[in-house]
Amino acid sequence: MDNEQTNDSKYRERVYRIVRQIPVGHVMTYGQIAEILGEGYTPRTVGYVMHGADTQNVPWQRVINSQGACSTGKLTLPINLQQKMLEDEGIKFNEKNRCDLKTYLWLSDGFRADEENQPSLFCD
DNA sequence: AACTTGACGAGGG
DNA sequence: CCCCTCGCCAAGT
Repeated sequence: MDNEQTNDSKYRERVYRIVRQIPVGHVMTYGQIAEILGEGYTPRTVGYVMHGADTQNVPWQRVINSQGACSTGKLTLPINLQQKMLEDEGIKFNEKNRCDLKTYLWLSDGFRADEENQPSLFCD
């Protein structure tokens, strides 16, 4: 069997593994996820990975930018689909389409990014 | 192999 | 608070 596919997607899997831990009604930012994963990851690459996310198996809508807004820009998807989905989860957005990260940001106290590489960087 | 493109983010003005 | 610039790094051309 070709496990090359598995190997290639490992980079992305680390991101998805975290995203799947975000509870309904909460969000994480691209930068936050990049910081947790550490070397090799940046907010931009996390965004790139999320762009290719399997929308069926990953709660992609729960990853937003550091301003508390949806960065979906010009996707093939409707511009406000992400925000709408989050509103359905109970998240409130203001007139500038931004939500309060103080309220909704998930601090990921107990997540496991990778069993062999446990991050030591938590928000105390 | 070189250059461009992003679902980003911090910092300066 | 808004706008611009630059750094970041995987992927696509």
